[in-house]
Amino acid sequence: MTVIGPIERRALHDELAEHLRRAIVHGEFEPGERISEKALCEQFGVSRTPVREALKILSVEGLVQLNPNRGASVTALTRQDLEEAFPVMGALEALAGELAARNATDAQIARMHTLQARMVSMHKKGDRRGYFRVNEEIHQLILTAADNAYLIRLMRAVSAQVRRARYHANLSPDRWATAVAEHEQILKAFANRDGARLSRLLKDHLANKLAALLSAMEQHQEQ
Amino acid sequence: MTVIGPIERRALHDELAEHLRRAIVHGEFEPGERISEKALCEQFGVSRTPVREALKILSVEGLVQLNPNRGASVTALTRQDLEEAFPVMGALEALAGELAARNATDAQIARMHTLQARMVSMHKKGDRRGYFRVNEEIHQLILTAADNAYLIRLMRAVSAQVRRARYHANLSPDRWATAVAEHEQILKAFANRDGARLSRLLKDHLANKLAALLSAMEQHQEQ
DNA sequence: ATTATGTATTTTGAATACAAATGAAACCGG
DNA sequence: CCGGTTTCATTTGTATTCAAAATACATAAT
Repeated sequence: MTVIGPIERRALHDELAEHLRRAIVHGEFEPGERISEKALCEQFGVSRTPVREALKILSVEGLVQLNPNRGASVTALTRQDLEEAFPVMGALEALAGELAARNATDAQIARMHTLQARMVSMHKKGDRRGYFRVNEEIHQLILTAADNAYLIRLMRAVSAQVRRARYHANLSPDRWATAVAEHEQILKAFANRDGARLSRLLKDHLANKLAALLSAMEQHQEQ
Repeated sequence: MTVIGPIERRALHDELAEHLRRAIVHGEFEPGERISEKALCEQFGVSRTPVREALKILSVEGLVQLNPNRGASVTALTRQDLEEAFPVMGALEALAGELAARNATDAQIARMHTLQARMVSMHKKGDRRGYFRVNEEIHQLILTAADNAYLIRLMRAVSAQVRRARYHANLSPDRWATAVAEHEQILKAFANRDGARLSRLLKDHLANKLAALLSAMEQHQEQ
């Protein structure tokens, strides 16, 4: 049972931002789609002020684009955007790995073993959604283990873009198997606290993910 | 005479955010200082709506902290904050260097030579402010040469934190000389398009800067 | 028929107004 | 004097209103 704490009263604009963020990441808005303030107001049943504030937040995070006097639109996910975002994410994950190898607790390493096992089982079952969830948990764990609040804050915005891309392109069975294998290596480096190797693996993992995504997008376009 | 182009009309909240950002980076607000919306309104002669939107922006960028129902305050600059932010900046600069070495145009390399010469002259003259300006131009040039819009966008927020720290702690003559020497190496690696080396140099350069800053802060505290 | 121009409608931008929460001072019983 | 409660002023949060800009539409001219 959890200890009693102060009940949290979040600001409206904050909740709105979260809802929208989630919706965009989950592909409930098409990339490039216009966002009407009025529509959001009606959908959420609030006035325009908090909606506008939420849009400003998402704009800084890079999920929406604000055109003066012309409203907001969901940022596009062009090939170039991905090619630019992934190396950045890769550099940050590499740093996270380096720090995590240094700072992780034994409990965190143990948890990583658990997650890896669950990931393999999800792959065996062919449960894509479950796999994604575990995958995110693993990357989250590495970030937590890195124990750098600033890095965590920054990565949240960046990873939103990356997760968004994943929702828009299904990974091939081939790539899926490779990814699981890569994660096996990542786990080992993490358990051995081999920062340099973990760092390299994470960077490469992300680079491979980008390549897979791009080819998936390519195919999707040709349909 | 310049060609006629579209006259740019920026949004009010955007200009406000820029003013505030600059003010915070330049130390015109004490870290931790409360920011009253009303005060800003009066100072800028605008209503609260755009001010609030600007504060939301700066909050995402990490320059101000928003406490629900309790207003905004300039984020503190604790030792821990710096120790967390600098490695992140280091990783991003390293990436920028890697990309810049690959993508820089000859013109950009030429410009780097010019800037380096100017930096040395500023150092000789003992012009701190001028040195800072050139220094920022150099790092900006590397970023531009990297030619990654996503990285540029992200670094703007991060570098604001770092620049802010510099305004709060004067660097020692010793460190200054070392920094200029480091930049000499950076220039060489850049000119030779040696990405791996440039990457390492930039990361180390930032790590050294952090160390210098921390010791400067230490001394300042003891005064 | 097509382009240009003027008008209406819609949408965004900013200011004001109102409601809720916070913090501090006054008050009161012990 | 002290702890607690109760105003009350101040500040933030949200809604509403007013103004400006952009889009859509209709009309007119070539």
